[in-house]
Amino acid sequence: MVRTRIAPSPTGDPHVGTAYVALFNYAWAKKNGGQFILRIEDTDRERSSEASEEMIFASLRWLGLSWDEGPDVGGPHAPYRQSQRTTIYQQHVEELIDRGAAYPCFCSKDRLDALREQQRRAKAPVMGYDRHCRSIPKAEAQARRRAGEPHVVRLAMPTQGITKVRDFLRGELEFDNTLIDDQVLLKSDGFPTYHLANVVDDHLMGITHVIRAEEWISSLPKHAQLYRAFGWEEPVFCHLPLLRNADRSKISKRKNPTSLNFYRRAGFLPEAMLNFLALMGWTMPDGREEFTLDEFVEAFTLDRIVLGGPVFDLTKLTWLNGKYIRTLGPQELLRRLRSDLLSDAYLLKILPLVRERIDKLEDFIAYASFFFVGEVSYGPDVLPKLVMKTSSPTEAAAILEELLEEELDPLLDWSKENLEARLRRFAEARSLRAGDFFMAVRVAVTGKTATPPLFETMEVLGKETCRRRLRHAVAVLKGKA
RNA sequence: GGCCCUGUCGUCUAACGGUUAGGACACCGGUCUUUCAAGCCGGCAGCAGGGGUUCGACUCCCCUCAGGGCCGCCA
Repeated sequence: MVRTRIAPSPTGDPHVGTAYVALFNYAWAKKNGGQFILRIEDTDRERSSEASEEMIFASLRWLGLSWDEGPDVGGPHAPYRQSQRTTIYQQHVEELIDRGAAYPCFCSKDRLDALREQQRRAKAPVMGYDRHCRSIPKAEAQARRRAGEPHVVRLAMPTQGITKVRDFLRGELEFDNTLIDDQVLLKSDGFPTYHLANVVDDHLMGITHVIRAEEWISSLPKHAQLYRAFGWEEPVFCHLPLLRNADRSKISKRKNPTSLNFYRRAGFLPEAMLNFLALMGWTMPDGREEFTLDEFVEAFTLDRIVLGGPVFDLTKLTWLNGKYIRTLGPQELLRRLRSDLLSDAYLLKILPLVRERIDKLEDFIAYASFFFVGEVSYGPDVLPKLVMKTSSPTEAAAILEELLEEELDPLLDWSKENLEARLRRFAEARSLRAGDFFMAVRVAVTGKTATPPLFETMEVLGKETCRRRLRHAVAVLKGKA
């Protein structure tokens, strides 16, 4: 029985990379008549949020990648949310300690920071924990734990030899054990790190194929050692290439739209999105480039995955999406438009803001057009407002860019209250004239100087549209668009 | 810096030792058309470099180079 999983961390907007990995996992499970599981890896208490988790569910559902077991649908291995499984991890950690495969570490954050800094300055070839606490006698260590001394638990890596692990696509990989440090398994807050939780859950949930992104290869030996320490059979590991920006770095939101919400709002069809993602590092045996999810599943094999990191090319996605749109009849197209961009829910949010400002129904289209288009243009009449009185175009660009990255990108609850609080905080911190600054944001986000109230407008436009237009405004100000 | 992964047109890729190195996007031309698209036809463009192995290398091996990832009590 084949069982695969997607294990996203709910720490931000739903990521296109998650959809990519989910697609391949889904396909492999379905191809083999197995199960595809959704597990939420919310062990980072600082960054995880319910809002993010909900967006992940919504995005995967939008794409049509349905899961057989998960936090919302349950299953035989519930719970599927790691924050609800802490006692399981703690028990397993005790087992490792008993076996001598893990040990408590009492080193402070300060000590570790200093150590890292020292290694960095000395350009030490081997970075990482110096195993300071590994030599503490077990009895003493346990006594200190019982006394309540803050600590983490680390994996006791073999101090010599090599770890061999097989990657389905790359063959046998070898890692020098002396170069791998003792990974933290259990944090001082009692939560597991990814490494522990991932291995324990994959085993307990009967995952047969771990299909994940290439960025995990470097921690593969740690995972392999964990399986071996527990005496568990290892799953098949298959590392997918990383999606790339045009400059070939790992795909990032500074250089690409990475939020699935962006694609949905922009009107990319889920089937086109999946089709395109399937083309990233995989091809049909017969060379066909246009195919449905079911056809993909039917033809899918892991061995046709290509290892070079594919550049995520919005142009080709757009072309494919156009092909899909052209296959839809007017009725179906209408249904698609009505489901998001022209939904009653969306229109109902816009109308209260626009009602006071129009006198004839036909005025609606002209007045409210910026609620429906993608990017907006900045004519000579509004451009000075975008620049702001006190700054140069370059400075204005920098300000908007900082606003985006510091205040807006991290904001998941896109409400007018939060927006107002963030924008005001930002303006004050930088001593920007409120009127001037808010007008610049207004223009950036709507292309107009006269609009409904800014925060309400931004709330209705939504994060993706605001983000996208702010980005565009920055590019315009920099003379790059 | 160390370790690891990767390397065919600008981009996505086919090729499983023997091909004029094929297709798709983009771009350029043409065609259709009242316009713009779409469609159709055509064109441009690539095996990172150097050594081997072999009768024969894009394909196998080695070195170099280049790109990427990781080096967190983040995943």
